Amino acid sequence: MSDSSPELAPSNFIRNIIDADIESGKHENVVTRFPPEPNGYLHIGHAKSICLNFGIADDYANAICHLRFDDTNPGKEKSEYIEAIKEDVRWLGFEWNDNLHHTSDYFDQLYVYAVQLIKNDKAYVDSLSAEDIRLYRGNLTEPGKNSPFRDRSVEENIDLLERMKNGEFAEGEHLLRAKIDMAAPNINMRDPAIYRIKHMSHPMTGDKWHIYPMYDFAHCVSDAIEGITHSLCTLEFEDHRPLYDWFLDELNTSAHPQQIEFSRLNLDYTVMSKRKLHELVEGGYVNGWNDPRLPTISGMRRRGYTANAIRDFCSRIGVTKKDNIIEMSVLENSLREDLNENATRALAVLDPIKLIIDNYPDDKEEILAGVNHPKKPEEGTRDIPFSKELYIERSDYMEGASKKFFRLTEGREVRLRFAYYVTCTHVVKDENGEVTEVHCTYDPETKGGKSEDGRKVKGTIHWVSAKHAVTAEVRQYDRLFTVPDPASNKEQDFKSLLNPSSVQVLTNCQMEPSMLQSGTEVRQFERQGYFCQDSVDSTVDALVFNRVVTLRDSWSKK
RNA sequence: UGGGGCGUGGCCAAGCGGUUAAGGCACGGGGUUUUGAUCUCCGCAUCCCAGGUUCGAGUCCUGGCGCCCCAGCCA
Repeated sequence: MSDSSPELAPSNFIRNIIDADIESGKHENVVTRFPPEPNGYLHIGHAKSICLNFGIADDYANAICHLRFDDTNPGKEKSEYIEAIKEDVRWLGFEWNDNLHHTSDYFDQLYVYAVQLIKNDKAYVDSLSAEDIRLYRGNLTEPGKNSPFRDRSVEENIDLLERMKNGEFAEGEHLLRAKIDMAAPNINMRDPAIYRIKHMSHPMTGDKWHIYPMYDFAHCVSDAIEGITHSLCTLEFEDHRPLYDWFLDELNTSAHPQQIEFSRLNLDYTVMSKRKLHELVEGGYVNGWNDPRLPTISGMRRRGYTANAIRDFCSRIGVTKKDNIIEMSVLENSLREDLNENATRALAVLDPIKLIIDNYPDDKEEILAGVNHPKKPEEGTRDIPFSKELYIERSDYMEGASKKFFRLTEGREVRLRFAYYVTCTHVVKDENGEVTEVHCTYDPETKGGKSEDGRKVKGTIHWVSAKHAVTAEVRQYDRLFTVPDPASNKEQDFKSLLNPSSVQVLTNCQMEPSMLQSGTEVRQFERQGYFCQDSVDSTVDALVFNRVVTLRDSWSKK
C-alpha cells in the first residue's frame, strides 16, 4: 500500500480479498472501475461505489481506477449526463487520469466476439416476438423451453446478425441470444439476449450501429479488455455472475476479472433509485436534479455539503453484503464535523423581532469584534456594528418562561454575543397580541459580553443591528419524505409520502453586514446551523442562502 | 413452492474457535463553555431460534425461522 495516504479507508471484505490476491501473487497491480450508465445524475449511493473503487486505487500501490461510461442503451442515455457525472466525480475529489472509457469504445470488438460465439455454436438469432420469448422463458418454478429458432445453422446466424447490424430489420424482429440452457434454475442463464436491434443514434458512435449489446455481454467483455482485476458491483448482479463468467470462459479472454458484489447504500427519509429520482425531477416534485433536497451529488453540492463530508461518510458506513438503511444522522454527523472545523461564524437572525435598548443613546454606534472561529484564534475577528435597535430571534423571547429557559423573559438578564448584558423590561404587542418589540436595558460595564463582578449570565443570544442589517432569503430544508423508507410499500405511490414542508422559505432574514462579502463558502450562523449562498438563485442584490444542516440541538428535544 | 444472497445493541459495523463481544451514529447522564454548538467524561448487546461438535463457539455442523434479489429485446 501507498504510504502517502495518512488515513486509509477502513478495511472491508473486498479489500480483504484484494489483499489476499496480492499476497498470493494472483495480481500485482489492482485495476478497478466505476461504470455509471449515463442515464441520470449521480447520487450518494454512487458516491459509495466511487469511494470504494477510486479509494482502492488511491490506497494500493500501482493501482488505478477507470471511469467507464456504460453506454449500451442509446434510448436512455445522453451526453448531458456524461458531463454531469464527470463533474461530480471530480468534485468528490477523484481523478481518472487517462483512464476514461466508454463501453461503446468496444463495440467493434464486441461484435467480433458475438460472431465467435455463433461460430462456437454458443449463440443464435432468435426471431420469436418479445412476448413469445417471455412465454418461452418459463418462470421461477417452471423451466423454459427452447425457441424453434434455436438450431439455425452457423451460416444463417452469421448472415442474420450481419443484416441486423446493417439495419435491414425492424426493431424486435430478431434478437441475438446466448445458447445456454432454457431449463437453468437461474433465469439469467436461459438463453439471455446479447444484441437487440435499435435504430437509434448513439451519443458516441452516431448512426454507425443498428444493434446494441446488452449489459451482461458488454460489461464482462469491457472489464476483460481493460484488464480490470476486481469488478465491484451491487448485490442485484449476484445472479448475473455465472453469466459474467460464462461469457468470458466461452470467449477465452486474456483476462478474467472477478466480480464481487456489495450492498447498495440506502438512506432513510429519501429515495435512491434512479427511476424514482427521474420521477421526482420530471414530475416537477423537486426543482431539477440539483434540488438541494435531493440525495444527488449535484443537489448536495448546491445545498452546501462538502466533498470531505461525503467521503468521510462513505468510509464510516462500511462495505458489506447486508441490506441496510443508514440513518441520516450519520451523514449529518460527518457534515457537521467538517463544517464545525472549517466554517467561519456569523450572526444572522432568521425570524426577526426588534429588541430596543431603552437606556442606550439614540444615535450611538459601536463597532464590536466578533471571533471568526472559537477554536481558531488565527482566523481573527471581524467588525460587527452595534446600536440601540437590534433584531433578535423571535424564539429568544418567551412570556412567563421558566428558569430553565436561558433566554429573554421579563426581568431576565442575558448576554448579547460579543456585546453587552441586557435585561428584559417589557414587550409591546399589537392588536392581535403578537409581540412586536422587546424592550430592555443594558449594562455599559459589560462591553464585550463580560462583567468584572463575575456575575453569572447563563444565556447568550445572537443579534444584528437593525440599521446595519442585510436582508436576505433563507431556505430551510427538512427531510424529503415523511417516513424512513418511502420505497418499502410497493402498492403505495412513494410520491404521496413526500414531506409537504421539505423546504421553508424565510424572506426577511437579517444578517450582519459581513455576509455581503461572504463568498460561496459555508458559514455557521451561530446557534442556528450552517448556511451557504445558493449557487443558482443568489445575487448581490438579493441574497439567498441554503441551510446546509442545523446545529445539534439538545435543548429543543427536552 | 426454483435459484441466488443476507441475519452481531435503535442504525451501521469489527470479529476469521480461546482476554471482561472493537469503533461510529443515535440515546441517557456528568463536566467545561460569551454558540442550550464545540470539547470532554461516563453509561448503553452474549451475537435470529433450536439442537449438536469441542476443554472452549458470534465464529464449526444439522435443522428451523425471518428478510432481500431474479421471470427487460434496462443497467
